[in-house]
Amino acid sequence: MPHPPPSRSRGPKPTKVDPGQLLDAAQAVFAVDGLQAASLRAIARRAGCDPALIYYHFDSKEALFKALLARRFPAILREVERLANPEDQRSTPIRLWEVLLIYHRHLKDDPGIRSLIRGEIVRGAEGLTQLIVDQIRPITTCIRQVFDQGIARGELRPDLQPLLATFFLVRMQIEILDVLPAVLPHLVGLNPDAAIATGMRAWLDLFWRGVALDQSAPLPALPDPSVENTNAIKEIRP
Amino acid sequence: MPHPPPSRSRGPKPTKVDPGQLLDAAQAVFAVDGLQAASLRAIARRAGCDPALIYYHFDSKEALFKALLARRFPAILREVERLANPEDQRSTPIRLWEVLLIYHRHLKDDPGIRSLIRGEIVRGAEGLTQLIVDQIRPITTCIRQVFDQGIARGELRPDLQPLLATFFLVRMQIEILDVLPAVLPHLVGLNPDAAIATGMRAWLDLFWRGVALDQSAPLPALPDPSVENTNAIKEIRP
DNA sequence: AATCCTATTCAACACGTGTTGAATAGTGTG
DNA sequence: CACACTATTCAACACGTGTTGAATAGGATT
Repeated sequence: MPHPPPSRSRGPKPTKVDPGQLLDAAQAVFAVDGLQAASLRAIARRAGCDPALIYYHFDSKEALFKALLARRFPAILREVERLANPEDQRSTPIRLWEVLLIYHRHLKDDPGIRSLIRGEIVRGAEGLTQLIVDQIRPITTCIRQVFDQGIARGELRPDLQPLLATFFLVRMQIEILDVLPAVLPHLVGLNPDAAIATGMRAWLDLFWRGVALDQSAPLPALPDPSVENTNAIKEIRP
Repeated sequence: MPHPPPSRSRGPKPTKVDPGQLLDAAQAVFAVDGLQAASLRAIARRAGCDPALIYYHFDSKEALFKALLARRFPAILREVERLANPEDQRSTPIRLWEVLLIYHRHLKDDPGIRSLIRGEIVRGAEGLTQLIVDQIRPITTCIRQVFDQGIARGELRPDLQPLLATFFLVRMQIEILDVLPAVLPHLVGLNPDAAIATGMRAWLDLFWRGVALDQSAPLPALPDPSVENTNAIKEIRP
């Protein structure tokens, strides 16, 4: 159906939908539908403009998506870089918990980016994958350094494979963000946020026992993950 | 483009594409493209028939997919049920390894089903999700029993949460099947199969240290995952 | 006032999709 | 042979998609 007349089309405003707002709308729609299923018309509808306007600001749907990634990943990288500073003297479990918190903060409210990262990596759509790899690799490299430092400090098993350890830690965190809030509430009486918090704690507990050199050393007290809610998309379905 | 004439359309054969062959073709196409992106025309092309024939055997695309699930999951359940038999006296790590092997055998060559399980669960498409949950829950329940038995036998930490332990074990195995063969070959000199085998071993090693009561007990020798190749789809792209 | 430029919309194209109704080939049965 | 029945194809519909070219509104500049 074309625009119902109540909507005030043909806006009398001089300039009212900048690329930033388009990216916001795109992020919200990609988040729900994924890259392939999300339509430019849906994005435009959400931004309150015509689909053709997207082509004024971006070259294509793919370019729009790339711009989205380029806007999001550097913030994550910056935090992880600070964390990987070798002069950071906090204990390794605390730093690993910090990794989980960073992922939680930045990806919790954006299942679209999570599924896209994943889907495109698995499927191997050439251009996109290369871009994603370019954005992700520096991040995982930093995390890997935390493992290296933990081994050097004698807190982690020396036979640990930092590459795989990074993979296990991060991938399961994404799984926790993705699947636990959808599944756990059906099985036990938890709301989605509590499911994530419980899952994160249980996961680091198990992971830590797996990687620690001194396995009798218990996990220190961990701060609460559910407070900090930056980057949240307010409403998912409009 | 419509059928090029070289293809022998209008076959003189009496009955030559049964529902089973359609399911085979559907599985292969879903495996590459996923539920949403896979087209009935692609499935029909692979099966060597007209798209309309699909509607003679199945009510809709969704019904075709449901039939696919119904054909695949019971086989997994049967194996896992046998594994969860409380009279199985093998050690718990061996049985957990067996869980990984079962998933490896049945899901290794079918990224479509993995991504579908995952995607539909996360997205919450009502009908499909319910069906998937109905098929999956009995499987995870059996695995959970293995954990319960391990705790009762004093091989696992008594404070273990079997539900989350099951989630961690299985989800990471799916991640290993999905992501490692796509990523690891780029980082280290491994072929995809070796990446999976290495990842599985490293994962159980870490997981076992996390869940075991006696953490000094090492992992026993594990059989090789890469030999047994049932249910393999021979060629992915035709 | 005339011109230029940027932001925006409109209408359309070419295509791929799931789906359907009518038609047809081929076999088994009366 | 004629009939019924099953398996199969053909052609089409209605729709949603990414994309584009022409047109236009509105302010800034000359």
